[in-house]
Amino acid sequence: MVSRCFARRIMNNLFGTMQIQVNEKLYLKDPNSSELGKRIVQEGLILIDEIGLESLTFRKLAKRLETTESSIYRYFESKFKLLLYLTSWYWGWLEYQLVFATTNISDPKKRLEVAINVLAQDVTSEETFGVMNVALLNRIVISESSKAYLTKEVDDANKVGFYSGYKRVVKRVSDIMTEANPTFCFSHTLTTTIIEGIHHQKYFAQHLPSLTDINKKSENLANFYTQMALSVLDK
Amino acid sequence: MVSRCFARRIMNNLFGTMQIQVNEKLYLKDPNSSELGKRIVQEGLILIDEIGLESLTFRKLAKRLETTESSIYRYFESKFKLLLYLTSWYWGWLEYQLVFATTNISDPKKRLEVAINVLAQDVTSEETFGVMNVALLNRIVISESSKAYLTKEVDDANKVGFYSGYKRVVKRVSDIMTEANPTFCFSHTLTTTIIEGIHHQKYFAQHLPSLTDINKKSENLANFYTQMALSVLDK
DNA sequence: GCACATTTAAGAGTATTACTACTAATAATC
DNA sequence: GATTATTAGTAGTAATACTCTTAAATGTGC
Repeated sequence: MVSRCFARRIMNNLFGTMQIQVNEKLYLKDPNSSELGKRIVQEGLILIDEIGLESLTFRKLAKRLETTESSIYRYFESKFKLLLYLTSWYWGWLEYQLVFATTNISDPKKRLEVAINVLAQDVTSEETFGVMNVALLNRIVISESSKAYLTKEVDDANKVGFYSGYKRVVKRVSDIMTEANPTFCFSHTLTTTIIEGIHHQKYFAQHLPSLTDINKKSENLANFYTQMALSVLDK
Repeated sequence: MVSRCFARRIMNNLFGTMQIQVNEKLYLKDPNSSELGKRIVQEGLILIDEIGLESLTFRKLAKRLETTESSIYRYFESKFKLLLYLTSWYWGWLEYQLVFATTNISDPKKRLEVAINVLAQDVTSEETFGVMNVALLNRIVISESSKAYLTKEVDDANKVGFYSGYKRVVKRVSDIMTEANPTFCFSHTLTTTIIEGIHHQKYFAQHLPSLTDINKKSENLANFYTQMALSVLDK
């Protein structure tokens, strides 16, 4: 536990000097380049968490920021792009978490277990990373991120690379699986099944408990999917 | 193959005299009670498939039906309720498919395999059931159904039973798993992981192929999830 | 066959939302 | 200190979500 806290501190220091990169086409003006931009992202996160993406309007966000709609439109073309910005940032952040957590573990099966633990981790405690409240962001990713690709614009968005962050995370986990069992040829399917599964189970635990066996604390979640992955890879 | 076609014919005849029931609170006026109501559902399906739920408006639907917005509002309170109506109907239909396909199979593992095949089936060929174009409906369920519960209204909707159709399907599959292995205590989690997984993999195969190992014909899909379920249950 | 009640759909509106063009204020550079 | 960019605010328009009222059609009893 001590070593983990130590690692976290080192990471935070490291992170203090670096930034998560997101696709530049996601914004009209870099939200990190101004005070207002940062507040748009910060408060946007809070407002989406409070009222949901459907009810979010730039007018409401503007009111909260004591600015105007048009000022927000200078940064983001639409609330859809804002969502894509937030989720892309999340996948970038998660990739770092994955890399740090899995380096120096030689056994691929152990590495897979650690990776799934990172995917299923509860980002509690008002953990922040720059302007990003990661705990809030994690909640939004669970309930809203699939709307980022379940849209008629998916093919255009894919072409310009809006999903590359998610793809990189999937590739990393998928590569660990292939290392654990080189003959296994469903590593991408298994990885996305686990990632989306984790999101769904956490959501169901909160809102539709009869659809899951996981409790609100999601205690067995990582365990279940680790066991699942290992059994499938063993076959 | 002959016997399967025969079974399908018997089912269709049976279905001809019966109706899929959906929660009455989902509509203001039963769409089955009038010509316009039926056309709203029928063309609503087509329009959602064409332009997506986000772009659907009752005005556009009204234009297509050569009627007015307010007439549509007499049947459905909102497009969200229309989506819930459509998805509820789908789960009702799927439950029948499940029941017919799995009766008279004594081995629970075999029954589970058949059930997963039903869940993963490709509803092609302009298969219709009353006014419902099931092939279209299946496509919409894949890309839009999760929006029916990924909403801030989820708890209210759940209280009045809007998700009971989905829950019944999950319970049926889950019960088969428990029969196959009575000590297994993650049957709901495994079932929803498979159902949502099937939807995601089919969607990814069409739009984000690097996130899946399934091809556009989804040939190995049922196989993969059957193997997965059996390995997890065997542990 | 006609009065009356009910059902059905259309018309006409309001409030909100998404988005844009233009203008004023501020900061940066020469 | 003048000029030029940058930034944010004002004031719109068009589309959307939703409601209230009215007209037409249908059905029912006598």
